[in-house]
Formats: sequence, structure tokens, C-alpha cells
Amino acid sequence: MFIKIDMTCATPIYEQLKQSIIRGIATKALQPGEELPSVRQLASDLSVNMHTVAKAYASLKEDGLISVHRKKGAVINTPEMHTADPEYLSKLTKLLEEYAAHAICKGVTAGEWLNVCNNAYEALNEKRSI
Amino acid sequence: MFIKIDMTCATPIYEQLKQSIIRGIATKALQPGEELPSVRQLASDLSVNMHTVAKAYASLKEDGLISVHRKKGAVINTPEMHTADPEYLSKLTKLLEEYAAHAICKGVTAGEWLNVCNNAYEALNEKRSI
Amino acid sequence: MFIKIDMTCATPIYEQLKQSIIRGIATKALQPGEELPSVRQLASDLSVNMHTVAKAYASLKEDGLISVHRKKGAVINTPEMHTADPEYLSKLTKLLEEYAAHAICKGVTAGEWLNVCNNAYEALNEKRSI
Amino acid sequence: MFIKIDMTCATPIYEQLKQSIIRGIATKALQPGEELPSVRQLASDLSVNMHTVAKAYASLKEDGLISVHRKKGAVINTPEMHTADPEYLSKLTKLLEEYAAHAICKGVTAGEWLNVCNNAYEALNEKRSI
DNA sequence: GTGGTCTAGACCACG
DNA sequence: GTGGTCTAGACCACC
Repeated sequence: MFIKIDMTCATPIYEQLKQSIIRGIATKALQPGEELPSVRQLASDLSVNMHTVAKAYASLKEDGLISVHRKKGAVINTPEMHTADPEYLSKLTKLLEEYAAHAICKGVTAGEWLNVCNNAYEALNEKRSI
Repeated sequence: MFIKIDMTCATPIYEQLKQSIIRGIATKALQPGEELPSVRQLASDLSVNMHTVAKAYASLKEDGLISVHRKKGAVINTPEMHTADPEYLSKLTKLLEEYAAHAICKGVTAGEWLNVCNNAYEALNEKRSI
Repeated sequence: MFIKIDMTCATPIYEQLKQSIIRGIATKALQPGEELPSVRQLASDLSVNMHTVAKAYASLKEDGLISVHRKKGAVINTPEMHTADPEYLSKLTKLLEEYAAHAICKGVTAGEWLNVCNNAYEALNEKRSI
Repeated sequence: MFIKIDMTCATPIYEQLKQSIIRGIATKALQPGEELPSVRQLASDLSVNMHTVAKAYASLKEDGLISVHRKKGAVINTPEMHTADPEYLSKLTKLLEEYAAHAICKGVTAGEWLNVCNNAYEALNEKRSI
């Protein structure tokens, strides 16, 4: 796992960490069932505090992306393909509206917008198929 | 101006304010050339600190969405002034990748993803045509 | 607010604190809209660490019982009477099954059980009506 | 024995185990006088540590739900041995108050509360009559 | 060994 | 002054 943390970045370390792991899962670099390093281990690897890592893991657990297995530590969950959770999709739509609004202001057309969205999704999927 | 601020929301007030204005521009509720209220005016209307409004305006200016004139105050830029430059689109793609990655983890398919993206864009366009 | 923390108790301090506040809301000792003390304030009052209080507040926020208002700090939410959230009720049922099972093992009859449940609810409601 | 342990669950294994057995007794799947598997046996069946099983048994014994004989091992106590003593009921009331308080905060009415409590009890009784 | 909890002291963004 | 984040070092429950 290649997790890189930018200490100078404004976004909190634990969120960068969370995002890195999410990216890893999305690109299948992290397979379902795979174990994540222990909080202590990862903390020392990244020269970051234990609690910071713990917070990232807790957030991922809350999102249902990982589970904390006794003794095995944190493991990647298998996504529930069956349920395209409408609640989640609606929340996602709202979040995307922010970017969409900004894009419209910048003169981005509907076609360009969908193209960008598609690129974002496929950029991850490509790595996935490798 | 129909700006509503949620004081209990986690996102900073100045960002909510900025986002409200962006949404206003995107839906054409705010027309190019139109003047925004003065910092003092808007601050008192929303009962927030002057600095908060000023920060929002500064951020909008930095994004090239408004211009600040000495006399007229803040005015909405004309859409012709912002070109859908590839640099912006590539930055946007990176931002969207975060959401795309999370969506993939949650089992959202490419079709669902594009559908959500389209909905987000059209939700703003619909209001626009009213 | 009379919050008492038992440092010798096995249950974490932040949970005791959370429970105390929940009790306060249930008995109307804490009215909707009322402000809770700041984390620093409460922490010093209870001679407990700031973070411990913050954790309790965060948990209450997640449960939708309080909101963190900018500048006003944490304020009690007004319960949404309209929605008897079925999801919540089903989760609650599962939790209660644990106690019910134990009670059955101890020879508690259905009548006694319902009586105990009613007492627990009314014990809070009585204080409420004062 | 139909005991399922969730290694990813936050509640300790020994408590899950204890709760499973309690549920078994409550639903009469485990009859009074019946012998529980030996600590070694159950531990190997569930692939958990011996100490974990022993801890669960010890806790059940402390609650007066089983007895541990030298030769026969752990056996389920007969219901006649546990009387619905007022002390137990009062302790139970206090525990239930926690849930009741939370429910009140969430806007659950007295009727809904009693309904939920009744459902929890009957859910076990139904399985019992099968 | 693991994660969970608590403490203490620090910095920063926000308002 | 407020909460949010990060650090460092400690103890404990569970396994």
C-alpha cells in the first residue's frame, strides 16, 4: 500500500489517510477480506500518531467500508452490490451539486461535465482492471 | 437574496455563503453584471460577522466568479469571461475522484454514477429555466 | 445540571456523561434549544479531560440529540415527534431482546416484564412533569 | 448448538457467547438440567480461546443461570431456582431506564415503547413454543 | 499483541 | 473563546 500523507496540506491527516484507503479499495489494490496494518504499525510507518490512524479507521468503519476484526485487526469489507442504496445516492447527488454549480459558473457544459465525471470514475476503474 | 445559513452545520459559514452565491449564479438567479450586496449589508442581513462575508467574497473573486470594483462593489462576472479551460477540468476531475472512489466502494455502478452526476447538473439547470 | 461521574465505574466516562445528558433531555431538565456548557467548561467542572467531554458531545450529535451551533456551542435538538422511525424502533427491539432473554431466564413473567418496562419509562416521565 | 460469534462485532466474544446461551435458555432450546459442552469442546467448536468460554460460563454462573458440577460440567439451572425477586426487577428497571431515556429523546411515545418491549419479549416466546 | 479509553498540552480555523 | 485536530505517553480489556 502506497499511502502518502502531505503534512502541509490543509485537509486533516486522518482524512487524507481515509481517502487513500478508499482509493485503494476502489482500485482493488486492497481486496475485500484483506487486512489493514494495525494502527500502531501504520502510525509508525507514516510517522504519525496512533490516534490519528485510529480516527481514520473509525471513520471507515462508520462508512461500512471496513470492519474491525478481533485479533485480525481492520479488514476490508465486501461491498454489497445488491443494494444501490437510494439514500446514499441522494446524499451523493447533493454533494455533487456543489461541484456542478461551480462548474456551471465556470462555463462547463453538460457534456463536458458528464465527461469529467466519467473520467473520474474510469480513472479508478482502469487501475482496477490491471 | 434567498441565502440561508445553517449555524449548526459543520461547514464554515463563509463557505456556505460562497456556495449559496455560486448556486445563485448557476441557476441564473444572479445575473452576470448584477451587483452583490455590500459586505456590511449582507453581514447585517444574515447577522454574521463582516469578516465572514468578506472572506466569502474574496474566495469567489479568487475563483474568478466575481469582480470587485471600487465603486460598484462586488459584481457577477459574465460567463464569457470564464472559459472551460482544461486546467480547471483536470482539477475538477481530481476532486470528483474522491467521491467516485467512495461510490465504487459502496458498490455504485458506472451507470448509477453517471446518472447521479447528471441529476446533480440538471437539478441546477431546471431551476435555471424557470 | 447535576452530572455525576463515577470514576470507579467500568463504563467509560464519556458514556456516563452522554447518558447523563440523555437523562436530562428525557426528563426535560434540559429543554430543546438550551445550550450545554462548552467542552472546556464542563471538562473543568467535572475535572475531566476536554477530549472526553468532546467525545460525549460528538456521540450525542451523531445520535441527532444535539447540534453544535457555531458560537453558541452545543444545543439540545427538538425531537421530531412526527417520525416514529421504524428503523430505530427495530434496533431498539433487538437491544431489548437481550434484557428480555435474561429476564425470562430469571423467571420473569410477561406481565412483570411489561410492568418493569413501564416503570422505567414513567420514572423519567414523572420527573418530566414536575 | 447454534451459536454464532461475530468477530467483527464490538461486544466482546465472551459476552456474545453468554448472550447466545441466555437466548437458548429463554427460548427453551436449552432445557433445565441439560449439560453445556465442556469449555474445551466449545472453544474448539467456535475456534476461540478456552479462557473466553470459561469467562462466559463464569459470568452465567454468577448470574445464577447455570451451575458448575465437578463431574457433569456446566448444567442449566431449573427455572424454579430463580425467583423473580424484587431486587432483580429493580436492577432491571434501572438498566431499562437508559434505553427508555434515549427513546424519549428520539420522540418515542409511551405506547410505542411498551409495544417495542412487548415485541422483544414475545419474539423469544414465539420461538419457545415451536 | 490488538484496539479502546483517558490524560495533558499544543496549534489552528472559525467567528 | 469555540470546537477540531494532532501529539505523546499511559492504562486497560480482550484474546
